[in-house]
Amino acid sequence: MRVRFAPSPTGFLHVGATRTALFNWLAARHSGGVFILRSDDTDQERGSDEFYADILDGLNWLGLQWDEGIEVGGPYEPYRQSERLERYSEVAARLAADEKAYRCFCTAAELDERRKAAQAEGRPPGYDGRCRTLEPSEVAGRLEANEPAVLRLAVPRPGTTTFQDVVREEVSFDHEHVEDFVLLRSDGSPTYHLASTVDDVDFEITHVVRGEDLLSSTPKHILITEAMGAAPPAYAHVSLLLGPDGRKLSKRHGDTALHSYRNGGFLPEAVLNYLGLLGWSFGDDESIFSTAEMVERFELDDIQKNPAVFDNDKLLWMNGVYIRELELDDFIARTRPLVEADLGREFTVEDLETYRLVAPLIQERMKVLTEAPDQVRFLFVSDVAYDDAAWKKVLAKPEARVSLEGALSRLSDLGEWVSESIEGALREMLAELGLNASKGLQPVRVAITGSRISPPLFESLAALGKEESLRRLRDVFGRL
RNA sequence: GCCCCCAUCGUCCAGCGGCCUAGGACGCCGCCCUUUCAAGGCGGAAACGGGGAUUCGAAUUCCCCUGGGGGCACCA
Repeated sequence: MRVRFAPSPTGFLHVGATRTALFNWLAARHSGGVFILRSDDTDQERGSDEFYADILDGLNWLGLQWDEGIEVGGPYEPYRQSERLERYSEVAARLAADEKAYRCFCTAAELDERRKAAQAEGRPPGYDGRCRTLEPSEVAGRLEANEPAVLRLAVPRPGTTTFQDVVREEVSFDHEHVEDFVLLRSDGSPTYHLASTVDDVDFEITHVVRGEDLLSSTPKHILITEAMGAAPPAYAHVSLLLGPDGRKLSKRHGDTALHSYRNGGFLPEAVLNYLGLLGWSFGDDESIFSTAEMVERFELDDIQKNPAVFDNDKLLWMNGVYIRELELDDFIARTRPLVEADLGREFTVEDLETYRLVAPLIQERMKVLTEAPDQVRFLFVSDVAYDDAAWKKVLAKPEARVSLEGALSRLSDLGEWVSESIEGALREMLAELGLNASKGLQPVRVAITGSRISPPLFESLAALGKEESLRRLRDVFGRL
């Protein structure tokens, strides 16, 4: 099995395209085949190096290693269409010579007008084929006179193209609805249909796994392949990813670029797992599974036919699951840079010790890694930012003074500053003052962390250290 | 307008003629745990779009309707 992912560097790597890449990769790995990465960069206008790099970065981040293709090379290089232009011209010339393609001199304006007229009359809007019957001598003459011309495929008429799609089974198109489409533009450059198809033939692709948006272009690709005298590959058209509104997922739905998930604190394993669940399932009612397990079970023909809505909440949940599964050291290694960036400084040895104490606590309560700074900031800054609402709802209450005073006296006398002893001291305080845990402890939490929401209190105090904890309690008490 | 594809809880999947009074996951609701927030545990509400046909029997097969999606470029 030889499959390919052939993005066009005209935009950032999109999650929908990423899922297509994943399915290609899975199919290759499952079958022991070859996964090829090709760059469909015939569009000089919109393509850019930035997009190209973004695509490579994204695939690398996810670990979707390709065996052959751009950057890594291979027996069929080059794998960038912009470097294969001669080959497309060669194929086009050959098709023209074999009379499987012909020159068309119709101008864009003429075509547009006829298309509109056809549509208005309810006829298929495609090219009407009028240049197909031009005399060879006339064609030669107009070419000689440098009249602009495109090359079109002479689609067999009447006719039908039928193929067995791996996910959709039999699909059929009457050629009445397949126009004599353009192979070569008037400047001699190849269209997507030509370039992509020639590459699939040349690279000996066995299975074309791509988005459903290309389903209706497939007869064109099969026709080109046959005109080249080659056998078409198997096609597997994967349904599209939809936004919450049920429309094709696009920029308008917000973060659709893969890199925004990476930057947003998502783990590659979680993204892979989630994407794998969109249109495919592990079976056994399991929704959490490793990439290796996916490879073991993946089959192209198990892919779901209907489009899937991308559910951010479920991805978020899943990412939380993966975060909790991280080894502590790994978790620290991934979140430390985020915290340091937030603080605007690197961790000191003491900072790292402090962070090691709270890391396991925050690890349990995060959905994305980028939440880390907010959760631990109070430990590393000297001027805590007090949340207005928290101050009003907790510290402004009469019992706050009582509880802070009690905590202050109990904690000042504490010898060993660890969470167990701190808890013991504060519980004694609660009993003595007759306060319940909520009333008695929340003021301490707010005084220490600045917020009503924080990691567990006793551990937080332990991590903060005795001196600084007492300083904050005293400071807040003084301000009441 | 024309062509193609699709159709199970709000969402993602399971189901491939009887095991279905339709199962799991996210989300939602309730309870428990609990110093907050999470996490975790337990429970709950929630779907086979409609109509025909085949069959002893249809979520599962066929047809029509409806609905949704995609495509109709000298873009990819």
